[in-house]
Amino acid sequence: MSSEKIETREKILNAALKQLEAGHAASVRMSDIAKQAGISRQALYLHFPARVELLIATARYLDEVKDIDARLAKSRTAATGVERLGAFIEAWGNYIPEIYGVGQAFLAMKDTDEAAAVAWEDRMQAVRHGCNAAVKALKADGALSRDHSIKQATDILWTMLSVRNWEQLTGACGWSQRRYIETTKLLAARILLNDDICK
Amino acid sequence: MSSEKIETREKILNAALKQLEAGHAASVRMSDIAKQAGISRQALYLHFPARVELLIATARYLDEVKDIDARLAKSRTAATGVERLGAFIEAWGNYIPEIYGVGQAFLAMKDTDEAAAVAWEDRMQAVRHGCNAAVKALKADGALSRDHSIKQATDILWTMLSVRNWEQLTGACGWSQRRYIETTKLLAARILLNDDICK
DNA sequence: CCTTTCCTTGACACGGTGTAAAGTTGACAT
DNA sequence: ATGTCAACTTTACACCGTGTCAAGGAAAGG
Repeated sequence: MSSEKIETREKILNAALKQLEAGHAASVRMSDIAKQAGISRQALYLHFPARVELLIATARYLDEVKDIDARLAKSRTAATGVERLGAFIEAWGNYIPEIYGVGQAFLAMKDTDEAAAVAWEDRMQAVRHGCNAAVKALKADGALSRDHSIKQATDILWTMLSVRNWEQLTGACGWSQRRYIETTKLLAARILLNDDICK
Repeated sequence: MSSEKIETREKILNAALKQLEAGHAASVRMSDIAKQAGISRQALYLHFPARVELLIATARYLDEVKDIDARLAKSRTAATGVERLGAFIEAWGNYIPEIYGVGQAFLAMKDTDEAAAVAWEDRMQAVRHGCNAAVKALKADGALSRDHSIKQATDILWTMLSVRNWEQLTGACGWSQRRYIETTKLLAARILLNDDICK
């Protein structure tokens, strides 16, 4: 039956995960994954039409295994806004190293492969929405005093969460390059020059 | 004489710049650059031993053309620390989009190519030193009140400057992955929870 | 005119992705 | 036990990118 097929599929996904975690993620080859899974390279193409599809499936598989959704849910159900924010930062902070390898691979392909670019943008959407939700929760507690502080705090949280690893995972953030740079410069100046970020 | 050779070399470097700026930087091919320069693909190898060396040379050429050093010097010679900080942020903020394409290419190669990894790390060193210098200048003006605020401000400035574009340019930041994540989480929490970042 | 330098064309090795064809293995039904 | 079907194997190959090699052409300078 198809149960064996599914078993092999999971064997492949686990092999891909192990190879991606082993480092040099962007350069993991189909033959590496096949060897890790103990099957022939051609068999990979019986389960996935192309390398990029295998990687996308691997990312989804990782989400399931690590139960990212459940962890993020905590950041929506905690009692106070401050607790919710803490849970949110914790969840994403732990997510980042787990998904790092897969993200590296997407990043390397996004210029040349449409599917990789789409997968990347999907994840970007998720973190943007997560950021907005966390800041709204904080606002509900009165921890931020004014509306335009909410906007600034969103920008800061977004910036913080999109540095290095997460950014390498997801890449283009939906903003234009110019807008991102201007915002970043403005925030750095405001924080260091003691502007009204702090209520 | 060798003047023609130098001319051709610059023709190649300008062609590489144009192709890198045109987008999809990581996937720019040798044949693309050759076509842009109006010469044969093989001729590129008469001037540069390999693709990665051509890209490294292109990055250096860009530094010269845009006179990055001079712009950064302003951030060291301005009258007050606050002015120096502003000049510093301005210089780096403008540098980022200029060097973006080349950085994308380095990022794509850093896993598989030793030379690309080294070039990347070199630029990382430069921005780290720049950050430290800017914050020292700010401290000299008394704009930051306590020593451990200096440390925090360094972290923030560093974080701000290393988001998205610059980070894609330079990648691994010398810190361990774990350290970077912990710092980022801590900073996000402190800023949003109104800790003592503001003096 | 001959030499040297720079560049050209054409061919090819190598390594990666993805495809195609034919053979093997094992489970399961009759 | 035999036939059948599905999953997987092996071998081969097309395609594309980097990098190398060999032979030849064009122009400058003695």
